[in-house]
Amino acid sequence: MLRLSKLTDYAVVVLTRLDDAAEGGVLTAPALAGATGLAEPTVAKVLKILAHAGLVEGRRGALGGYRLTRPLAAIPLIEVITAMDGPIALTACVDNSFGVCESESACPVRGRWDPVNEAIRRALTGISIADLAGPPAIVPHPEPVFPIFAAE
Amino acid sequence: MLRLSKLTDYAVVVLTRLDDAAEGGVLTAPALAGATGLAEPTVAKVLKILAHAGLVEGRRGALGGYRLTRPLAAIPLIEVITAMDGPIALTACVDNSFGVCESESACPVRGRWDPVNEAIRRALTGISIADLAGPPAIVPHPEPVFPIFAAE
DNA sequence: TGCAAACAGGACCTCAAGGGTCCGGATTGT
DNA sequence: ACAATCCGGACCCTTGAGGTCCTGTTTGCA
Repeated sequence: MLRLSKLTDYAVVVLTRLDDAAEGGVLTAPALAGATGLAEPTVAKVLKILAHAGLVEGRRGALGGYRLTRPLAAIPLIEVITAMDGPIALTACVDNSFGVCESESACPVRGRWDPVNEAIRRALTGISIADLAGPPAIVPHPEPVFPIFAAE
Repeated sequence: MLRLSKLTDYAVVVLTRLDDAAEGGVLTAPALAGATGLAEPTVAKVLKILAHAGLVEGRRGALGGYRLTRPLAAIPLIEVITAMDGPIALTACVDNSFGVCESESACPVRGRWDPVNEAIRRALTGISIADLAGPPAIVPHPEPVFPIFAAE
């Protein structure tokens, strides 16, 4: 269904909440769980992944918590998706680090998905988390408009 | 991983093969299976779905088979993806026909994914199957690849 | 007319990966 | 010393993709 994981969805929610309340300060995982309505262990998991990707910073100890390392506007959506779901790769054939494909000799689209991935990657790079959580304005389309063939 | 299903990948391969060999004629599912190297039941399944979507036409009987209803250049990639994987929807919250969301009141990105879906949809509409299978760039057999890293 | 080839439409089973939880360890302020 | 908090895993469990197979129905040919 060309969907991304729920964790990614949660990540956006958590990041947004983190931006709302943390003016230079920190928020604990339990506090974020309460603010978002998500389960505490799940929020903790999301935060750990985000911290590993460098999008948030964790501080341990009694007065610990998490804070954003950058403003939301400086975080492109693709970074969150990559952090949570791994790199964009529509098919298994796209990565170069693989050598086995039974249909390799007969496959006419070998390596052909790359431009597609690139197109999606580009579209996702132009959208920041701030755009998703932002003011009730229309999110702009930084993407060059393609000739529409058949909308659905 | 923001991936689409293997069936979609197979569909592109099958459509391409169908275009190669069928000059107004038809190809049987077993023949396509042989030409693509895929398993026969799988190819049959793909063809049935494509036929249901109107991308190919099946003819029954002794001299039956499948043929394209349109040239590959007239089939945008998104149509194949939609046929195989269902409509583009990054998260469950995007469709309007939804009523249950525990975090609804606290969710700051409610309905915010739509522009993202739209951006991807637009990027995918501009690419046709012919672009994927296209003749120009010869699909290279680049560097022999070794599974050094058990990719993630 | 009977048989074989091929599509049509399901039902069914298997299995990997996401989704979620929990635990022990390390760190830091009071 | 103690409590709060992050850190890094291990662990189970459900879901849905992936794949196979079976039973019609249609069509051409001997």
